[in-house]
Amino acid sequence: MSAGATRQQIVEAADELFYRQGYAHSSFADIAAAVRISRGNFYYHFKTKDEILEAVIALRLARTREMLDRWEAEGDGPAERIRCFIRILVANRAKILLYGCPVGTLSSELAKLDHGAQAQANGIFALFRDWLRRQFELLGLGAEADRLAMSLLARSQGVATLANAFRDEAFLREEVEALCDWLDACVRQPA
Amino acid sequence: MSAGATRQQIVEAADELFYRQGYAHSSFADIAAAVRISRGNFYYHFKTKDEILEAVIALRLARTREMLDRWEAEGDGPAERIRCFIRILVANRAKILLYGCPVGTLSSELAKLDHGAQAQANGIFALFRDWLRRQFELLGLGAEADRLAMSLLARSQGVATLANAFRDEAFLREEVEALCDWLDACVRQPA
DNA sequence: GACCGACTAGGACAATTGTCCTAGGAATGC
DNA sequence: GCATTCCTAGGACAATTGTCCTAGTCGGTC
Repeated sequence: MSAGATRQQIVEAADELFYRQGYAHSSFADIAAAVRISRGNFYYHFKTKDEILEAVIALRLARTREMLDRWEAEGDGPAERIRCFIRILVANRAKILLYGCPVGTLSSELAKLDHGAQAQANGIFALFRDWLRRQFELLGLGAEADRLAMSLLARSQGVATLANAFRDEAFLREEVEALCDWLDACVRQPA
Repeated sequence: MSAGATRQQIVEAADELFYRQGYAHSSFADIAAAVRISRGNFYYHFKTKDEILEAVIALRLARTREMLDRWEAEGDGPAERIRCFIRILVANRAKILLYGCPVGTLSSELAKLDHGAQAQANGIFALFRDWLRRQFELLGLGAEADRLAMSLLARSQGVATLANAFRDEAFLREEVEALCDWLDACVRQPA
């Protein structure tokens, strides 16, 4: 198998494991078993565990960017695009109920580990924040755009955390509805 | 030293470490060093690491209950009591910026570890939820009380997560203001 | 067919983990 | 002043961790 393919398999397996089990709790052995590769063979592709984390974060950054670009290219207006963001919660509800939000939980974990990759991981949050801010600006809410973006991010995070804790899909759906209503209210009466 | 005192020292040190570093990343050695006790001596007080976790959760449950009872005994109305809850974010801002919300981060971590103590840890969330629901009921919002309680919990969680990720105290304060405004709106116009 | 690079397997390594044992000191009851 | 129970120290234990080395296989190039 080509090195690139194996490397990508490792990163994708690590991505999934870091999400499901957390970074600290996912060992080289776990990832190796998932990719069906000898543990020692890792060292050829990644010299340290931190390198794998960096690759996973880079993958998530790229995928997030791609998703946001796709939404922006689809021709809908900014309000509909923001609704796309809100609906991530519903689209990924099964995993969120089990493992929470991948962005928020990684960020929390790295903060506790005081890990050097915190800034990179928070880059995913920053990506969403900037994208949402731009959408709110397009809605003519320039002065409040960043505040609204952060509020929306925070509420999404909270919904994921609580839905995960209580394993409550109905709550998740209700809050998504409430967020859509909130968005409509924002559009109708620019504060 | 009496066994009770040592035990309590262990639990309190573990409480702090679990908050700052996470459960999985806090070793017996870490806690032992914090209490200045030999590692082996632990086994006399706690047979397993899970037992320490249970004791820590029990401590947090007791302290939370005590806090909620205190607020209820202080003679203010339910709206002011809910504001007390919202202001936890400001009161604990320094630690929240560094380590996030102790309740939410523990819950997320245990969910990822698929740990048996998940239910107990989520009991802290349940405590807040039931208490908030009662306050909203007292405000005459009976039909919506539980939904409002969950929404408020979720928004607090989100604020803690984002404030932690971006180390942004100003954001935390703004959102607390916004939550207080939201509460006022709830009281004024019962949905 | 010889050669060289990319790639892999398997295991060695020290360090750390949670767990557990044993021996001794401190405190209390008689 | 003795005995019993409570508490503690220090280390042994196997298992697991991240890291690293070495010997090899495989595919392609002269």
